[in-house]
Amino acid sequence: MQDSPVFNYISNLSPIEPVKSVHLTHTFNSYSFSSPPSVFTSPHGNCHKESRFLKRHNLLETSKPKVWSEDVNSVYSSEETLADSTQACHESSEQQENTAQKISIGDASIEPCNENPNISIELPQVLKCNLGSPGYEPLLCCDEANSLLELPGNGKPASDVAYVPEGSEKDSIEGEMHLLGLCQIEEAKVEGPNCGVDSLITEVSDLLMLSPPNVTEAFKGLNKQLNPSIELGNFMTLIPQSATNDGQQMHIGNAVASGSEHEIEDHPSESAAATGTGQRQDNLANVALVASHPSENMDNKLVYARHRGIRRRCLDFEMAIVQWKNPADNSNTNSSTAISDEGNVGNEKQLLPTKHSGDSRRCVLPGIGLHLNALASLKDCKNVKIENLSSGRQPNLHCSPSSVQLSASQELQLSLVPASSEIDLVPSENEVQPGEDFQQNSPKKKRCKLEPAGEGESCKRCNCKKSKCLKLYCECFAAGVYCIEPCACHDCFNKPIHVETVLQTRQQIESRNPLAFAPKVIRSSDSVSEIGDDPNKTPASARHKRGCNCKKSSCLKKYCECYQGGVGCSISCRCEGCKNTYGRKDGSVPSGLEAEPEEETEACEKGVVENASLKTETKNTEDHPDQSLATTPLPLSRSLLPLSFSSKCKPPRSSVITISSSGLLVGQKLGKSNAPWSQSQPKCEKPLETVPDDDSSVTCIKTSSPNGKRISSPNCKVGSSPTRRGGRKLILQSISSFPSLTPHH
DNA sequence: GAGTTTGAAACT
DNA sequence: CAGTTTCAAACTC
Repeated sequence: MQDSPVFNYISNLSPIEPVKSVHLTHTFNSYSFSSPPSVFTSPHGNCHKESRFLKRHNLLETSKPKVWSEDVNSVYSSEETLADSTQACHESSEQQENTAQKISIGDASIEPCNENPNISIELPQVLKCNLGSPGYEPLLCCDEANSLLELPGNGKPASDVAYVPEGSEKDSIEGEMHLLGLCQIEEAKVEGPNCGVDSLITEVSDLLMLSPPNVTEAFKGLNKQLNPSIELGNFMTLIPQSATNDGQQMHIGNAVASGSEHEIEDHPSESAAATGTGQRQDNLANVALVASHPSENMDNKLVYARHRGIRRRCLDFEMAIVQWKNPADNSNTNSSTAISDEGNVGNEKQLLPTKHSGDSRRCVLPGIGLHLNALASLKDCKNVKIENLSSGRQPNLHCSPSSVQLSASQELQLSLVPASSEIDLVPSENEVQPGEDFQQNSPKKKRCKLEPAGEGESCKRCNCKKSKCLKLYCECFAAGVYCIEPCACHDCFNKPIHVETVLQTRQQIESRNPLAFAPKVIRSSDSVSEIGDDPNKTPASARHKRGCNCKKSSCLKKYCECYQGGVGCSISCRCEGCKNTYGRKDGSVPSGLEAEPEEETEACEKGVVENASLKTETKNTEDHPDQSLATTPLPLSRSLLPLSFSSKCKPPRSSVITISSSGLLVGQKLGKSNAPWSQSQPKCEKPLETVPDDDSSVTCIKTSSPNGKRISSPNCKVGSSPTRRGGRKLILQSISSFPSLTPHH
């Protein structure tokens, strides 16, 4: 190859590139996590991760299908292509469009041939790391988190910016699209304008790089002045243009190409217009915004930037609510009012793209980062109003609350959700806005019991008195989320302002028990395969990570973590007098399964998250639950925390998720298992694995334990949850298979 | 809402 | 690793 003219040409290219590479590297490094699981290292993991992202996109899209114009097709197609390529990893319900462009995931070398080959390699890894661990790695994350927090109004740290010199042929040269996804979640303390509440901001940045469809074109571009350098503020990703300069650019998320960033931010309206040009709602949505640059001709250029640039923030529930309350305003105004924006996140507002993007953002950004609590809230809200939603007005660009705040893992799950479901998610105007509920909730309210149905649980907040919310006693902390206003905790340190403390503590706990933040209930991917489409089946492998130790509750109360998680007890349990309705330790299935709470079945928020994370992680976990640990600490929690969300991302593993269209995709706290009984959450959990389409189907979900015991899920109750009703069952395979440690190539 | 029960988490 | 203590959720009244 060295002898080839092309190579020479590239080699002769300006030295500029190293800089770029440096930036990129730097950026990625920032994302790197202190102790990524071995899994993360594997290239396969990338694939999975990417797939996740893709799905996220899908989710977003689904959530906001209408926003996108057809113009975006190229981009969209690109992603789809990616999705396709990644499909090995997971199945997506997405439609696949014809795409001229070829996208390779995972292999990408971000930089052109000239550049350090290492980069290409590194990026994928980075992705892995980042993506891999939704949870946060305190150490690694800290920096970013801090930086993020500190971000000026621009919110784009120079360090983060990936700079690509103009005319860098390399980019153009790349014939493949490289998709890199970085997810970072940060928390920021934000006060909602209305709420004045600390909000958790989760930032997920994904970096996607797309290269021109084919090298040939790229070369053309080389001769020409290829794309101008693209600067991505924090997040920017460069995308080489096609041979023609006029290629259209697509901006996804925050990414700005060719300095368009400012334009977008500064002129949201423009971007909005651009988006208005027509974009497909398809998979890209997720992030956000895919906006064609209005000013530019849209041809080949694709700019896919999602890096830090795209910040997704998990706003506190309240924040979300605020937006919810004013969805119309937002939509109408076209303001990109991301939740954060509205939330008065001064710094981050900037990040918000144009309306278009803004819209997407709204949907996307909020969705991306999810504060577990927020999720819970959202869940609750959603759950509460889910029905309403279904009846509700059409999906606007506005993100439904659910869409709004999603953790990465959640996103993944969301992505799974069919577009149709989106509609459901969209709150109706008439609907009671969940936000209201939350807002109404006084911080003091420990728990949202707004909804008797059990959705109140989704609102769970901690009530810690002595632990300072820095121990696993604290549900918030255990879930990897910051405490928020609704919490009734005292002397709480589990707040963004104490991020360092939180991270340190977390790290400490993890050092003691790597699985401490891992989901307590593990469902193996295998189970998925077992289940297949049969809603009645639940993964046999589903079980509590460590097993319970109940003495007096007979595993029939939520004291029992197994029961709480909606799973049967297993041999690993040391319980006495086990009568777990989901499955007894001895493997017998209690006849009383029916007793299960009604609401369980509904949503699966929790379950979703968990599942997602688990799924990604777990394949191994089934057989080797402990292993999963290494790979996946808390997906959700991490995502929630400022930390690098990827750190805990579990290595992608094959996983299948079933989601009800009702869509409560939003997962709640990971830490908590999917308890069927838990109204809001529990519903989710089960749904994930087995989401009954109809009540009847739901009625009995059986899970076989590893031991072969069959467990009927609490869901058995029919019709208990409204959410279920409309629920459509989706089985998604987020990840084809557990990534091998060996390099993907 | 206060008090009790429970079992996980933390500690020794 | 076992026993004890601490803790906060779950539960009861």
